[in-house]
Amino acid sequence: MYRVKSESDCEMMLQDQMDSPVPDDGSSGGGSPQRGGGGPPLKKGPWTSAEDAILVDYVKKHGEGNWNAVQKNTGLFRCGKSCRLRWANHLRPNLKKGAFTTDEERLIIQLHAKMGNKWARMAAHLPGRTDNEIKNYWNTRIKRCQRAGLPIYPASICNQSSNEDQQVSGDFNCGENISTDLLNGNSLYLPDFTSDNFIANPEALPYAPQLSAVSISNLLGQSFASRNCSFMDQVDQPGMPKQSGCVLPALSDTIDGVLSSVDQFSNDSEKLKQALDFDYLNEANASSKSIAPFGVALTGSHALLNGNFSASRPINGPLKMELPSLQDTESDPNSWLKYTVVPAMQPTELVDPYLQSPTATPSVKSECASPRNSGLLEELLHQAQALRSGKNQQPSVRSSSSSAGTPCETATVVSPDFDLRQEYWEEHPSSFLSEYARFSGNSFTESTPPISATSPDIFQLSKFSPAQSPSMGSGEQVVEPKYDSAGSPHPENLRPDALFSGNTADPSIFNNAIAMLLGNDINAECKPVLGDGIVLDPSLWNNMPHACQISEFK
DNA sequence: AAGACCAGCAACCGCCTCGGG
DNA sequence: GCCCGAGGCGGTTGCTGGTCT
Repeated sequence: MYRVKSESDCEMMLQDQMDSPVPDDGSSGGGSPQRGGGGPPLKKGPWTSAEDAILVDYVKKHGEGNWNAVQKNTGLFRCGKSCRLRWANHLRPNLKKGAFTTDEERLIIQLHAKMGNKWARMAAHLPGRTDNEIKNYWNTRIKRCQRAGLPIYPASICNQSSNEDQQVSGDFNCGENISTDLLNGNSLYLPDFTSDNFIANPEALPYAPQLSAVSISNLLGQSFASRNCSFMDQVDQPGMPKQSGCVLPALSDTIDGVLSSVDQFSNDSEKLKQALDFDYLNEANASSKSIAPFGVALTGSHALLNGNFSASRPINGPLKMELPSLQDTESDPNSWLKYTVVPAMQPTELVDPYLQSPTATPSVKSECASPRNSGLLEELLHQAQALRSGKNQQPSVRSSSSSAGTPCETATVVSPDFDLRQEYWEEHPSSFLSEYARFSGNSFTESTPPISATSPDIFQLSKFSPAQSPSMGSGEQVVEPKYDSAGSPHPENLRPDALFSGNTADPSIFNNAIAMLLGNDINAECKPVLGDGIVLDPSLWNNMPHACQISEFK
């Protein structure tokens, strides 16, 4: 903010301006100074009270409009645009000053959910408030939410928005309403990793619900800047295998996300077509923002609506996702990640120039890549979809982050008492943010204990014989795992399909293995999916040749 | 106490739309 | 139909004051 030091300074500046044919240009702000028809350069920078008085006087006499005439008629060395802005934002009567009230805040959130960054339209619904004010408020709010790891849109807002969209979709005549599908309240608390996962989860694309262009662009724009979350925040946790700690939760997360999406789309394939044809193409053609592929993918993640979509690192400039060196697959040929991003084209065969290209696919990887495109996951998802289409039961995606032991736990914004905070958050968004920032040290993540303390060592899986499997029948054959000369498990043993070696082909063994691999959460919550009747083809692991050759086990 | 950092906000810039000539 | 100017809009910049270290 340009603040004038004192009234006397103001007067002096104005006097200087009047006296001198070349007034002080304010020295602030860049760009080429506009000139008034060959006259002296126009002044920039803060307005003085004297200038304000001149402008107010002019408007009183001549009314608003014809702003370029202000300079001619008053001697103000300000361009018309500057005058208009000053009048609109500061001088016009009935302007409300001071902080936004709680009601206003809620209204802004609601309006933004409907309109996106249409500040002027939003201002029309907030008497006395200017678009600039709202914009500044929102931008500040975004930052605070991101720091606190909070959803940008409280669930109640989204639900309300959703309902209103259905009832009065033409209310604001913007045609940019967030998809109702995306506004399911219970989906709003997906932890960040869900969206992370979706970034690099082409398989999820077919189930992506429809999301309007504004929703994608605005929300992504906001959310990409989020520094909240990250798998990579944890990979350095002592005792955690670097890559593996990431991969498996992502797998479970992927399942969650897809199941959720399948719920929405299993009965409406036409909707899918519309979503892909309309949303992406519309966005890609009409906008240079080039985020549509993510947008389409992300629409499968309700976390998007929370503004909790986040890359694990801030993304600056064009949307660009780069792996930290830690996950540079070039440096670690055994990394599972190397095989997680086989550049299989997304269903729509759409490639965003910023985000991905067939030749630069690794740069698109989520930092918590899952073995997508490996075949196994694809199959798993496919089967999950089939199963889900027959059941209308949605697993709790929230709890996947609240159970102890999920390696991606710290990525979530959900904590056991989140519901309580949620109430307060919805009622007093600003107070909540400040209070939470104060108590939390700005981040849920930072207060979350290391995973290694609570998570079961899923990589001990290979040390289990099937007989040790809790659900293993007594008559089933025990397959002894292989160990190397040092007594370490042979990498081959780490493959779930190792459990199928020998004559045993009991699918339950494999399912249990998957459940173990996915951790407690998925084991408990996706039991209907993984536990009952799904037979995963173990040969699919062959598509991930080095999947289990994690360096820690060499 | 001083410097660093950050949040808030006013103002600027560039692009777009619209209307008049 | 084209050109041009005015106004509107959204994104960005950069200054100020408060807080933290």
